Formats: sequence, C-alpha cells, structure tokens
Amino acid sequence: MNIGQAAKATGISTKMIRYYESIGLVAAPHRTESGYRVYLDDDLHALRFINRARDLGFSVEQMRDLLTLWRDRDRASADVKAIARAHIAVLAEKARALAAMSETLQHLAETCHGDDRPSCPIIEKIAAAVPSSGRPANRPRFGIAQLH
Amino acid sequence: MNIGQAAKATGISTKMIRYYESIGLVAAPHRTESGYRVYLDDDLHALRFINRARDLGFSVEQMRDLLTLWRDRDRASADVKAIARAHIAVLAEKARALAAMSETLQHLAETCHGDDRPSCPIIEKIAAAVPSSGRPANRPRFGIAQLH
DNA sequence: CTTGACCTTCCCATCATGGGAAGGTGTATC
DNA sequence: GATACACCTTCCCATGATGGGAAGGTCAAG
Repeated sequence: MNIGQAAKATGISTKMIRYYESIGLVAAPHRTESGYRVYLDDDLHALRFINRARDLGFSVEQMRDLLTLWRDRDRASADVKAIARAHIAVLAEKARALAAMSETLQHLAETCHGDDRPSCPIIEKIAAAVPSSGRPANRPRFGIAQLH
Repeated sequence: MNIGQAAKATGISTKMIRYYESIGLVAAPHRTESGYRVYLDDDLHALRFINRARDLGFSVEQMRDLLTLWRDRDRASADVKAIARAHIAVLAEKARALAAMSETLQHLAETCHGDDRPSCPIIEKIAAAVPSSGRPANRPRFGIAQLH
C-alpha cells in the first residue's frame, strides 16, 4: 500500500504522514526498491489511532505519550486517565473562553442598528472599554492565537 | 512615553507593539533624537483598541478593518456589524467543536477505572473507533491546530 | 513509448507571539 | 565623572500543525 492509499484509508494527508514519520511519531515504513513507502496493517492501525486522537484535540506530544501507553500492555489505566483528564480541562477552558468572546460580541451586536447610520455601539465599546469587559491585567490571554 | 511604558499602559507587549508597527497595523510613532519610540495619547488609544479587539478574538486582518472603520466617522454601522456577525459565528463554531471534544473525552474517561489495572476504555476506543465518534469523511477538521 | 498519476525530497508560508544576541542610551548612585 | 543597571534599538530564529509547490523519479495503462 502506497502512501496515497494509506492517506485515504486513515484520513491523514500524505503530507502529514511524512511529517509524523519525520518527527518520529510513527515508525518509518518499509520501502520498495525504488524508494516508495509501503504501509502494512500495523502502520495503518497506528495512523488511524493518531487520526482519532487528533480528532479529540490531542497534540502531537500527547499523541506520542498515548501511543506509548497504547503499546504498553502493562500500563496502569490511571496513566491514560491522567492525560485524558488534563486534556479535558484544557479543552473545556478553551471552549469557555471562545464562547465568552462570542457572547460578549453577541451582546454588543444586538445593540447595533446595523443600518446606514454611523453610530455603532460595537466599535464604540471596543474603542472605550466598558468595565464589564475589562480584563484584570494578568489573567491569561485566550485570543485565537493562544489556542494551540 | 517609551515603548515599555506604552506596553504597560495598553496591555500589549513591546514585542507585539513593534510587530504591529512593522505590519502597518499601527502608524509609526515619533522618535527621539536617539531613536527611541515616543508614544502619544493617540497612539495609546489605537493600541488599547487593538488590545480589546484582540481580547474578543479578532485576527490582525480583522483588526485592520475595524481600525479603518473606527477612524471613518461616516461608515455605516452595518459594515461593523457584518464583521462582528461573521466573527461571532466562527467563534461559536470553534467553541462548539472544542466543547464536543471535551465531552466525548469526558464520556470515555467516565468509563475508565483509572487504577493500576491496564484495561482502559479511553485508549481502546481511540485504537478502535466507536461508530458514534466517527468523523464523516469530509467534515472540516477542528483540531487544536486549526483553531486560528 | 508516451501520458498521466503517482511517488520522492526539499524549501517556504502560515499566525501571533516570544527568546535572545549585539550593541546603543539614559539615569541614579558612588 | 565613572560605573551599574534598566531600558531601548534591530535582527534573526523558534513555535505547531498544516499546506503549497518545485524538481525530478517511478509505474501502469493505452
């Protein structure tokens, strides 16, 4: 099985399959004489595992840990659960932060006529913060760019 | 006012203030004879505007648009509202996606004993997808890395 | 034997942000 | 005045996960 077929079979792009190999997240597969990568069932299982972990928002480094635990038949389920729980908390906090932004903006938008006139509470409140939207100086920022 | 003081006054790091200047998001401030940047009230207003827009999850390009609209006294409030509404939808969708991940993982974690024994439904279900967690092939991915 | 679909490696871009080096400036204290 | 220290300048590099694209090799069908 070539890399393109493996990509279709696992839902991971060829680019990313090569990337995961380059950073050692997955083992290098066999090669044909001409240098083509050949994927076997075990390779595909690992890639599918990665795809599902990725869908759950795990980072590459977390997936590395999960793959190690997956392969270790003697690991304690507590080890897996600890990773999961930490991740759940981070996901929930990011979701909360985004929802809060959305709602704040929604409130602002509701008070904006949205017609030809220039008066616009949205931009006015961004220009001069209302107390309720003030960020207490050192609360961690959760802008879009900080969400990974 | 030097850049460090401007940073404290606006909540934007010196690094980012210089960056916003370099990409033309804010105008270059005056300089002292020795080359130090000097920030005046107008500069600070713009930086505070940016900080608040950033707290609402707006991207640099969206902030560029918002700043233009802010400075244009004759703009239609509909123009501002359109940007806000598009952004609200994106934020809400990202929040939803993250919350869904968190909940899926939460369900898995609840069925895991989290003790010394190796049996762990979390990792087993990542290894062999359950139907309910299957991603319908071409639904847009919303992993952590795609959230910006 | 040509065509076209694949494969290979390599480099570059994204987005917003921080780190750090190498060197200049400004001010308070000895 | 000199020394120390905090600040400023520009410049380059890194992040994380992903895609784009170039330049060239391989394979199978017509």
